[in-house]
Amino acid sequence: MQTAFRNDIPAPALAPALSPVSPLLRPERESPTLGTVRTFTKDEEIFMEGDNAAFVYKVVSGGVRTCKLLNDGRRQIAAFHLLGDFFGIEVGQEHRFTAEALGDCKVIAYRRRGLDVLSGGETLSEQLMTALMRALERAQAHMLLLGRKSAQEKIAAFLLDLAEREIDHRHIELPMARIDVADYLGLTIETVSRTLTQLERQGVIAMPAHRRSIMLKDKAALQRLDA
Amino acid sequence: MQTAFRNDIPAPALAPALSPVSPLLRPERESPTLGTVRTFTKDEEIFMEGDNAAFVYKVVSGGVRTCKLLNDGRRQIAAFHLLGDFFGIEVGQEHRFTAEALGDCKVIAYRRRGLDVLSGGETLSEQLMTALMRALERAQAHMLLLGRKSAQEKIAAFLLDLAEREIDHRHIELPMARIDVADYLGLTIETVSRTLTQLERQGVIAMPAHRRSIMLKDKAALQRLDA
DNA sequence: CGTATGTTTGACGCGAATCAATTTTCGTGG
DNA sequence: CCACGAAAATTGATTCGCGTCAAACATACG
Repeated sequence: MQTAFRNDIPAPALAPALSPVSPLLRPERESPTLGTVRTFTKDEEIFMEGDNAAFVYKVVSGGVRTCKLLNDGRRQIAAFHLLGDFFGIEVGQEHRFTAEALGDCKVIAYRRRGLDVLSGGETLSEQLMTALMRALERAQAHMLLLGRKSAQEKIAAFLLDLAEREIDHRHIELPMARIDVADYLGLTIETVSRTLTQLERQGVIAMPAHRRSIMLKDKAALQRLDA
Repeated sequence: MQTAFRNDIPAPALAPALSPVSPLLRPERESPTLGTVRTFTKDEEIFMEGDNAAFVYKVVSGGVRTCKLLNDGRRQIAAFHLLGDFFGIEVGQEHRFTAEALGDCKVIAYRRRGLDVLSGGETLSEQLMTALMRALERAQAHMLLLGRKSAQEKIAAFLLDLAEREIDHRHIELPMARIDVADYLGLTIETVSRTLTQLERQGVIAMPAHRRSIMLKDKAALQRLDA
């Protein structure tokens, strides 16, 4: 299905000096060429999760995989990038996933600039660009959840994520029904319900009678579950 | 985890008339206000997959779910959007997923302009914006695959997707190993291998001895499998 | 109240994972 | 070119997590 960042357009033309380039991602100006070609061999790492995201990449030959890992080694590949595809675009300072060569391959690395402009953009289009990248980060994290996590791990991650958005980080008011939780986590309502009562019996969470709010009694336990 | 398009920034300030707004997504200029508030009740549809993507939305109160459906009703929610989150950003003319209210809620609708500028942008930043949105679309489709499809359906979708990228749309040269396919589709190598030989026995595909290339003998059968 | 809707609980079955073994492919050096 | 060992892919037997089916229970609402 997905080989993201698909893009058949040839290497970008040099923008006229005063063209309205978005401040978010600007080509290197000092360099007469817009990017540097780099070569990799099979399974070689192009960048790792946590690396400084100084470059944006485009595949020239061969293929690349971008993936996320759980601490026990389970892996979810978010996308394959083939000829012409971009990868490594980030909202923040660092890469949120690892990129490795599928086989021998060549990529162009474009230097990024003005990254910090991203936080707190004021125009609608800047906000949208930021929202878009955040959404993509979240989508990648969610793919890891959907593809590689157990029911317990999914629920734990979900609760921790929701709690982050509450004023009191230990108390959740669920704004959605069980069926929505199930369809979000790739489970059934029965499994969602069973897993919640299981966590309740273990004393990790507590739920009042109407079951629409959840108290996180043992956040550390949830974090342990969230592989 | 994921409640995509997270954005705590207040409503965007009106950009100065000549600020370098990206041509991709531009606020309505004719209107003195930047958006229109709309109210929805529980399960009410905000927009549907296929609708014209004339607006971009932001949650003001309550919550929204964006989801994709398979023809038999299986559903995958890509994200929940709560206070301050944007949703409905699209690369093309139409929405790629459905948005519905989780409960009573209010959203601001920002009118979009200059959408067609998207195709064939020439500067690097325009290409990146396009790549970013394409990647998000693909990530959403992949979430549906990971969360709701069977092994056969996953493999079928994967083969059809790869075939699209080949010169001959009926012949695939796999650039990656089985383990990569497995980690992309949320399966094990054993299941990938078994499913491929199963499809081969059914006469849907054919593989030579070295098993690195695949001929699609019955594309229609694959499309039927790809729910 | 009574009906509809949402949630929980239980019994059972199936699809995919796990465990294990074999076969094939491929890289390396004789 | 062939022999060897390592890595990749396939195949089989078995297990198990989660889905399915079904029913009871709770909550919301007219």
